[in-house]
Amino acid sequence: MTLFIKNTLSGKREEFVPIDPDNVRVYACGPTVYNYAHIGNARPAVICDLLVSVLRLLYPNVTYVSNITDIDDKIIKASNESGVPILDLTRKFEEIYNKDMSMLGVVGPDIQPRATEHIDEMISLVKRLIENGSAYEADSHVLFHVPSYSSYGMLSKRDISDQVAGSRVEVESYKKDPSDFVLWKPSTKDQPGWDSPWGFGRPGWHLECSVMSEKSLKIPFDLHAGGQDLIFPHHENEIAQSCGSIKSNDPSSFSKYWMHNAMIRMDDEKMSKSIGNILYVHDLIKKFPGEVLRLTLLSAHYRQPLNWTHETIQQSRKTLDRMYRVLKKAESFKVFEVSPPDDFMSALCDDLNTSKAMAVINSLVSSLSKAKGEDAAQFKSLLLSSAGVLGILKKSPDEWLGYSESDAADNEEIQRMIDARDRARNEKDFSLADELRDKLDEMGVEIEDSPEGTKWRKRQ
RNA sequence: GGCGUCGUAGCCAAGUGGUAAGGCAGCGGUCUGCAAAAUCGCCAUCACCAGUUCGAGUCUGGUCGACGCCUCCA
Repeated sequence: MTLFIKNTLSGKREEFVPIDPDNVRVYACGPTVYNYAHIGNARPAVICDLLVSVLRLLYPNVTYVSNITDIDDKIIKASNESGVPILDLTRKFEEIYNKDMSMLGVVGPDIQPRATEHIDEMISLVKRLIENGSAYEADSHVLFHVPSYSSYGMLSKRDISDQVAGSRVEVESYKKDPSDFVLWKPSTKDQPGWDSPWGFGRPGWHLECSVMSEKSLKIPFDLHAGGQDLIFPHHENEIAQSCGSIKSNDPSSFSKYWMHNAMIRMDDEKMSKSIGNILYVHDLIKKFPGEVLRLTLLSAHYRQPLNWTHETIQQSRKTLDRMYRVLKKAESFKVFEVSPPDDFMSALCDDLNTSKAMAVINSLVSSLSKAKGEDAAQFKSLLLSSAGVLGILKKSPDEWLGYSESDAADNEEIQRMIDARDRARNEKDFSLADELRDKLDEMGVEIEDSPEGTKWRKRQ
């Protein structure tokens, strides 16, 4: 099956043709670790995770790299404000990030390089750029000279000349061109820094991704992913640096394809500190199962803005509840190894059309619900293998539905009430039975009468 | 001001020229003592206008509206 993706570089939907089919290489910009990851940070991680799992079904080898940016002015600021040493701070949030993402079912990259462990490589990249005339030293800074790279603006589709004119950025006097950007900047004694040919200093933004992608994947690699807000200037500058270092004016000599996910909105508002509507994965995960959050993130196409509301989360929860209920019913059927159905895969291969893929899953769920015997085993297997690609339905139905809640003291009480209700029903004392059901309902216990007896679960 | 994206039912959301997927909610039926669950059925002409075409949600132009980037940002 052929994968098609919308390539930001061309602006078109393109067939994905790997540079080396024996090793597909993907890079995604990882987090700057100075705080908890918010739900917006999780979107690219989940999308990329899905992309990689699709690629793995199509190609024998996939190398997925996503970095940790652990040197940055925001980190310095956070460290100063909290009094926590930089290394402690960055390691702490790196660990939390990885844990939070794994709660969302993210498998994670094969390689997760840290910026601070690639300073030597950064310095040598800067050296190369100076030597070949792409960069220059000025006022203790090293700057990339944008006019030296003629394809600048190709990714973001902007013309720098009219960008700068309307821009509100103050142009530093030492810049040869207003659009030149920093590769290396000086650090004071109390700022983190490294010795370099240009003095004690630290790397500018952008540099780490160029260096770490080249080191771990070699350039050109196949695909670079990230949020839409990174297109400019971050990714544009990465291209300029990396292509500049080999004096190529073809942006695809860095990465052949570029994928960008749209932003998440909070109740139709931009997520921002000033509005105070930032939702951290760390907190969300306490309120909602990871699969609910993951499914919500996958409920809209990755290039569409996703409006994060209580309602959309509840919908995902209901969807999963139904799926697990059907799986519970089909518990006795053996699952065997199957590939996901073609219509499911072709949906995902169509630029990760998760909505369409979910439609296939829904139809498998309803087929399973109605099926008997061998058919049921077949549908169940197809359902679980498809859901596996999306990273959902990984729990046992009992665990999900809460049938096996082991809050012993509570359970005994609930069971006693259910038994009493059953007795009342047998004696046709329906008003007592209903009264008991209402009481249970108030306690957050949902009951279902079935031929096998009365089942109950705690409402989530 | 420049560049880009988007506007599909009450809500979420697919649809890259051939006659509107899927889900949630709602309504009606079956099942149930009643519920719940399950199951069956019903529920849109695609912001607006003008074009291209045998045919347009899908292409072109315009209008209105929403949003993103241009400055740290997934």
